[in-house]
Amino acid sequence: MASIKDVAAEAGVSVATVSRVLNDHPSVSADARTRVLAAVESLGYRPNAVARSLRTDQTHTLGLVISDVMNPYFTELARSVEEEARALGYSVIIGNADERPELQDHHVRTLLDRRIDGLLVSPTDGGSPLMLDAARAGTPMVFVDRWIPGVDVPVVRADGRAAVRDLVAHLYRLGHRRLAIIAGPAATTTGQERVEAFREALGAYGLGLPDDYIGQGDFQAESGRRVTEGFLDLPEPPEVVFAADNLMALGALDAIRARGLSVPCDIALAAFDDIPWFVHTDPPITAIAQPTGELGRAAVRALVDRIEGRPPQSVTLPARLVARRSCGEDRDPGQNQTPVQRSTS
Amino acid sequence: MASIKDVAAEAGVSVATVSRVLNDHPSVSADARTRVLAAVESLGYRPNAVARSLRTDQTHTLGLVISDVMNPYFTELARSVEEEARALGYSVIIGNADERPELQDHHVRTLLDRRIDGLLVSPTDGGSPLMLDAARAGTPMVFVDRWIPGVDVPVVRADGRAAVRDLVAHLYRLGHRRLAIIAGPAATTTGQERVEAFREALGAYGLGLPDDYIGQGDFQAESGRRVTEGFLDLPEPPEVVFAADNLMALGALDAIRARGLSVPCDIALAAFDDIPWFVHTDPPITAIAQPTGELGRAAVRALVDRIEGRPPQSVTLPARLVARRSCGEDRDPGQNQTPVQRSTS
DNA sequence: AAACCTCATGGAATCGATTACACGACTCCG
DNA sequence: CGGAGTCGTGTAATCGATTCCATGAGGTTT
Repeated sequence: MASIKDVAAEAGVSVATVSRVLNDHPSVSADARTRVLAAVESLGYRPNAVARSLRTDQTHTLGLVISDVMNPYFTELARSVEEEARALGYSVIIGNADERPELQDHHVRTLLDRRIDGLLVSPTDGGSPLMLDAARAGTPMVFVDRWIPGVDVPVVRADGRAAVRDLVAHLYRLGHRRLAIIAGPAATTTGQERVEAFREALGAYGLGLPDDYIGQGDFQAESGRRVTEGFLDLPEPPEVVFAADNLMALGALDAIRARGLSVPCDIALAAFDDIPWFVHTDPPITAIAQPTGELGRAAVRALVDRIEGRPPQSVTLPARLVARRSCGEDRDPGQNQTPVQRSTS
Repeated sequence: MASIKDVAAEAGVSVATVSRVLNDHPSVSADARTRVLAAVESLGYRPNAVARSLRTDQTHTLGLVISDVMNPYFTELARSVEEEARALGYSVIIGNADERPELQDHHVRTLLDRRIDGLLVSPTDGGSPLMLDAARAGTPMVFVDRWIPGVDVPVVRADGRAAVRDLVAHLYRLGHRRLAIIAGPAATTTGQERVEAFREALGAYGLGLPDDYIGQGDFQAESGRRVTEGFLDLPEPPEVVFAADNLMALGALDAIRARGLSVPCDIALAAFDDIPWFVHTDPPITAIAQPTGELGRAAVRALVDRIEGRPPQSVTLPARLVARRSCGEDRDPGQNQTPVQRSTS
């Protein structure tokens, strides 16, 4: 592969001049510029990003460490992150932590070794020393979706409290009184918050959230199935199961189906995180939709602000309820019953 | 950030010795080794991968250029690729081409600029000069899922012919005679092959595939919707719609639902590419399942073989039919009716 | 005891870029 | 006409690693 020296030789100038042309530095003669560009063309020269990075100490690369790529929510997040980053001149390296702290650490470590310019993280757990050290050491970092309390890192996330209140109101209106939740890992902020918001919303209607009705999941389908089976085995099973993410809702649906029960007649189901498939499940599933694309873009903007020396800002966007049929028919005309089809293109 | 010089100074040795310890070169005294490791520890030193790559001309990174990350099939492929690569000591940079040739080119270009060790591509189109040049110039490359004919690059893919024959047999047995297909882009091998296999299988039953029954899609949900609407507007609409990928099937389901028609009573639906959600749609969708994880792993192995100087091998694995209810009830007991739930974890 | 290995180590070149600095050729202006 | 400024260019240092080569210490063989 041709290097800058080859180009310099071919054009009959020094490497410095070639470099100047390539980085369009002002003081280069038109003549030299033409000859260099011709040489670049004829040799098919492309600058070596590795060498450039070593010298400039910039890789123009962002790291994105995500909890679980197979979760459509995160897939969409990753997509929007890559898009915005590309628009701003950055590439993205995605690391899939698969909800495993040690994998998360592995990715953070390799990304730092590669000297990425900044890190976007959706932490799987309370935060490894590695990550906290990196943040303290000055690595530009932004938390997205989930975050770690007590660390001075901007957070870009959705606030689901209002939407959860809307959901509980919706369920209450439909006559449901015994509501259960499949929670996410307590080590994640989203895991905690969704339970908290749910409990709070129930409280407003004088309803409690007994321990039996809080199942511990891990944001994976299998845990949704397991927890739901536990609910169904209870002497007094809940009338509604609210899954704290879409994969656990899928698992719950499996478990309910396996018992020969039907949604929403026998039991109602709702989920946090809306995805295109929820429109087509049997029945369509009521969900709380996050502005996923906007979150990804805002996170990148915050990170790039930080990298380029501008003050980064935390961002919190509202989530909203999308009512479908999985909780029963809603006769209140004010409620949004039209399935909201989000683009998958 | 500490460099190898700092470590050398701290340990009281030369940088050469530090490098030897880090790459466990045999001739280093136990004493020096201890001192170096202590210095590494105390400084929190991590080797700069950028500098290392510049010197060794190896990045231990693979590029994966994928047609569409939002398609669950490719998401799963990406995941298995990353897993296998990690096991072999490589990182993966994913580029999402979004079925757009110019984006694909963008990613190939940046990946080559970054001097990745090898490239895994699922080409969006017939192949840009850029990619073909890179292959000819000796960049280790492997095609996965889709490929470009006439290029000397190993191909790892699934062969759906037998499964398509099984599907047509299944449909024929259920009494369907007017079968239509939503094809993928003609520029992709999978787009062409699936139509060909379908036509061939129909031929075996004395059925034809009229032009009216071939809709041109682009592997995106929206095109599935559009094409299906066209089918439904025909004077004699088909009895079955076979979508060449899962997203177009989703679009087809939308279109059918929008007309107030029901699957499978009014029209049957089948898809290429099985995904976990197909078990839960209304009705569950009959699909042709690819051994996605195995494909990803095989592709990485082939690429790494090529990179490390071993002869790479093309791999073709069989796909298989997973019959569900979207084509009607099958009374043949030999047919697999159990929904196959693939793990989403 | 001389010759010869082996081993641990350091010095310095190298990878391919960027960029500070020096320098010569011009132009401009008093 | 001469000093100052501008412009285009080249030389060489630099980034952080790896690795070839030289060197000297110590041990073995004859």
